[in-house]
Amino acid sequence: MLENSIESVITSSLVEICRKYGIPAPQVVLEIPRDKKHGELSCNIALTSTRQTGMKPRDLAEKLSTEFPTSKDLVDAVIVAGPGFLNFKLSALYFHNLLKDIVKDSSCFGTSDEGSGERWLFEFVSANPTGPLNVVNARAASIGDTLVRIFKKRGYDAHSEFYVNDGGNQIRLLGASVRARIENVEIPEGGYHGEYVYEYAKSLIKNKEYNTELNSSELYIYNLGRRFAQEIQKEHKVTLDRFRVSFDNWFFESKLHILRSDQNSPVASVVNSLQDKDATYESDGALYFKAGEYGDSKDRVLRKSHSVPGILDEDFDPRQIYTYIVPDTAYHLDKYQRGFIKAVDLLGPDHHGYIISMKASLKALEIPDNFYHAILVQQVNLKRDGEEVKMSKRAGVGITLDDLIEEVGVDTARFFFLRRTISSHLDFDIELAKRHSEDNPVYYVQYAHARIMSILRQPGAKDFDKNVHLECLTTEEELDLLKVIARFPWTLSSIVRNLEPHILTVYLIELARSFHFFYSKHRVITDNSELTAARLMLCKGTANVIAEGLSLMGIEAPEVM
RNA sequence: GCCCCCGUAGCUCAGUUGGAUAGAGCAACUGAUUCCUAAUCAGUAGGUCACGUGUUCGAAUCACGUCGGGGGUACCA
Repeated sequence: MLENSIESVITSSLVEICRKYGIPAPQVVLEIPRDKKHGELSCNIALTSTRQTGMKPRDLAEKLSTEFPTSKDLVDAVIVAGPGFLNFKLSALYFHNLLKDIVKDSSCFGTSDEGSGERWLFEFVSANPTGPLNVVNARAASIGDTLVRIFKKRGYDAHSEFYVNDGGNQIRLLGASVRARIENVEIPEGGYHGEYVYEYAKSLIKNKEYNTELNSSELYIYNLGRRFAQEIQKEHKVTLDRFRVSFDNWFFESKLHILRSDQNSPVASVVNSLQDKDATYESDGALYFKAGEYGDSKDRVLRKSHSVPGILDEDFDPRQIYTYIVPDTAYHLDKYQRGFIKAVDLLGPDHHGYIISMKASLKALEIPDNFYHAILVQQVNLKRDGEEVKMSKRAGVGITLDDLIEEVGVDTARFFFLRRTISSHLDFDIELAKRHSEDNPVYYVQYAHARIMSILRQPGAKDFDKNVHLECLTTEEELDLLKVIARFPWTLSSIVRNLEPHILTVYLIELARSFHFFYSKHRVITDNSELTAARLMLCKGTANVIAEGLSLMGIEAPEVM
């Protein structure tokens, strides 16, 4: 079953009627009323279009409602309410058919082709390979991975990518930090103090992989950094696999500096293109990009006036010549040339100045404005029983993603990271998350699933899917549960529209609540075999939606708890 | 200075491109288990949606301003 959403069916009927009254189609939008007394769907078109029609909202609503085609398997009734809302009451048959479909094939429920195969690229985490992944990376990983899964389900050709900054000054500093550890001298300013650097240094000595002859050579130090960075990057992949996040592609920055057949590197050709478009000028020995003309607050340096003194030259590492703007622009140009129509970047909270610069350079290269979409993933305040835990990768004190997985587990961590809107600062209390208690919503949702599985294991639970009379489901609790289930596709669609996966956690908690409530009021397995069959199907449908929803977040749905 | 995010119940937060009587969880208090998992459920209580002005049929939501909290403002990436 490919869901041809009820909303689109209702909307198109409504649009047709509205056309008679001169109301343009895009204005017809359905929403789910907060209060269930107002039906399952509602439309405020009569209120919003008073100007175009010159009619009183109430009068227009009456006309629309009488002209709307009702049917037994879709919309039972259209009711005019309040100042002029159109409330749609969906038929029992609609819900029954829906439930049967869900039980037959759970993975299809919520699947849609609304994305029309659009190619979207989600870039996230993209942590520098200079230290272990931290909690902000973990938050971005949870969000990005979940978005990709949901976008795929909604018919987008969605891809995930990790951008690896495998060069530049930071890599040199990483090498210098390793050397400092081995030589037991002071770690350079801006270097890396973490324990992992020390561990790596020790392993080099142990395996006799450190050359004391060459150790003062800048080239040697740089390569030391590169080698270590490669190790760290592999560790990132291992950690992310543990976190159930896999990337379709790992894009290495170094690739952008390699000469192509036209004897230009992607980086160099970005500079050339900008120069061709007269978007640059020289000043004080540096090459500037006229970012100010493209929306940035000021012009930006593209090519530095000098490389880091006495250290590296362009042949050795081109990143000593160009600022980050050049390779990053080349990278996004590459995304565009690969045929993506949208590049979504999940960035850390310290990157917001960067967004305007990036938009400016892409604009100068005549890439459409809406191609690049940056989302700032706000910071994570890690706590332990209410006390702040400070994070600092470079200082080497702090909690890594590996620590977090170890302590609270993947399911809990992912759920917590997905609970809040992306733009809000997130408090993550490790001790709270560890508690297997009512504080912890992951267990609440998972428990609902396990409970259903337990019911389905009962001896009386066999053959529930034959000759089902879903009309037996008549109590308020049963009908409410059914309606919550039916909202799943709408929930996913809303996540796609808003790029906000937390909506799914809110939904699943509500679904679990509806189930627990139903469960506490009614027995599923009773003497009445028809009723039992209908309730078993309702349970199975609920379990399927919970499992599918959790799986979209990379979280397991346990059979037993 | 400029830019971004946030401000909703004691705490942590939802609030569906502006909609109908602003909602959950935790904490507090009261109650529910002879019966499919009590990791559950029910009830009570808790609000000047930071503040002000504006926009309109209608504002927690939009605009402007003020206050408060956090972050950012590199020839680092």
